[in-house]
Amino acid sequence: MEEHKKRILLVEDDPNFGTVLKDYLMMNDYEVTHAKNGMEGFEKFKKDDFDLCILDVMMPYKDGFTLAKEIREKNTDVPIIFLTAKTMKEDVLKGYKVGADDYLNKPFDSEVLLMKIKAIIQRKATETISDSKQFEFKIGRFDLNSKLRFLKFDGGEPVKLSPKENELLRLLALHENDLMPRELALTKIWRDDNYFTSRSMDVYIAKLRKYLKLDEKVEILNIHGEGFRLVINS
Amino acid sequence: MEEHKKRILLVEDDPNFGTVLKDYLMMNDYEVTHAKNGMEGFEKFKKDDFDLCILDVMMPYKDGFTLAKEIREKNTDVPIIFLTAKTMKEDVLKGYKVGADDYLNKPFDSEVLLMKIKAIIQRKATETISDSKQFEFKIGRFDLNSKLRFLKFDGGEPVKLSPKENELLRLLALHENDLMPRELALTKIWRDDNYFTSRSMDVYIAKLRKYLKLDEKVEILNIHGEGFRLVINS
DNA sequence: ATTTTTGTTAACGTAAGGTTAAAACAGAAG
DNA sequence: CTTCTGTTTTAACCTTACGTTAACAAAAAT
Repeated sequence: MEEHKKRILLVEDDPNFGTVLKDYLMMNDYEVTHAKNGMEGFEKFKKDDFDLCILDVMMPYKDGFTLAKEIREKNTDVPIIFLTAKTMKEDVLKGYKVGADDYLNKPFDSEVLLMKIKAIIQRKATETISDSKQFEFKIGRFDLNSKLRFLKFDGGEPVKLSPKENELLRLLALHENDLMPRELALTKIWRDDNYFTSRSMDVYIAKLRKYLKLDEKVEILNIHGEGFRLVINS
Repeated sequence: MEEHKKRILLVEDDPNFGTVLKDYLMMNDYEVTHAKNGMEGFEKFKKDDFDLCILDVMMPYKDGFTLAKEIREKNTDVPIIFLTAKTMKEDVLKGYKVGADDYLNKPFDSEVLLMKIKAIIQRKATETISDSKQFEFKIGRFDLNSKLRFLKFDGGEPVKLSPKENELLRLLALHENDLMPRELALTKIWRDDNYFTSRSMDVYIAKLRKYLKLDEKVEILNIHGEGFRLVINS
């Protein structure tokens, strides 16, 4: 059972603090990429796969939140920890909205940081097994390519899907014949769960049903109050 | 629109602080059960299903960690948040070891607590429940799929069940051939035990009997004043 | 015999979902 | 900066699903 060292992207503009933190993490058996600002952070993020991102909030040019949003567009799963100055409650709240997994007040206790990292990475590890990177699906007579965002019927002309259509259909396909809970789609795709996002999702379900009508064996069933179910009848 | 309000078990011995916190959480649309000490907390935990536990660390008789361990023995999944009196690093680390999802230092900002609760509950919702065994029952010639909420007769067309129908039949099935006490269904499903919920339950028993009529070997018997019994005759 | 509990059906009110269209938004192009 | 285009959200209206309650009948207990 070979394991690779966990990779951490550290984005921190203070060179002293950044270096110290990097060294400390490396001493604790993590592989650390240190970026000095948001721009550089995003570049490095795109180039590599990380198990965790640690972002300073206060940075010139591109702050931690903006960076987090960009990262989230590329990858909805990677855990993010924010580093904020002690008193900034606003930061904390904003961070959670962007989908942070945790935050830490500076200055913080390094042992606590380690524990958090361990806890978060372990948490993700257990989740990730179920929805492993899968981007191509056979749905009855359809082919969904979730990476290129298109849907083909009987190998014919591909139809382009919008980002939301695509994500939603992908989630449904991942749970084929099984319940795909409303909540799951709302938190994973819309990152918020309220009346309007929920209605928005219903609109997308209608759109998907329209696409899928071509194959009468494929349907999206509703389970009242729970979610939806993509079934392929034989 | 939510099927049920999220349920929080709050274990906090300081009556003032506990009550204030409970009220605040209730104002924010959570259902809160407040226990005044570890012992009581564990009793209440066993009686009910909670989406989250908030445990004070410093409590007489049974501290938060001990309680957490007991809770973990019963349930490995339920998220736990600790409240620690000061910035006790020891507590924090110990908390993570027991499987805490987060911790908060008292006094803390209530808005931050709310965000954490939301984030943690959402995170848990993400983890897919794939214990199919617990949700599938064979009842005579019927198959009950309690997760997808349908009932099939002889492998034919599935009939959809409403949430209450489903939960009630599931409870009966769990006690197959045995007494399923009225009170149990009322507290577990209706979460209230009064004249009206009790009549409502009777209505659902009637509905279930109608479904189950297809197999004359299956019946729901009443035990006067006690409850019901799902029997499968051979 | 009378009260209490249960069986059953129907009606009602509310909430959730289906669908379409228009408004709002965002990014690209002019 | 404005216009165009594709995308997403909001609004509106309608249908279906669900749960409670009421009413009355039947059974069981007292």
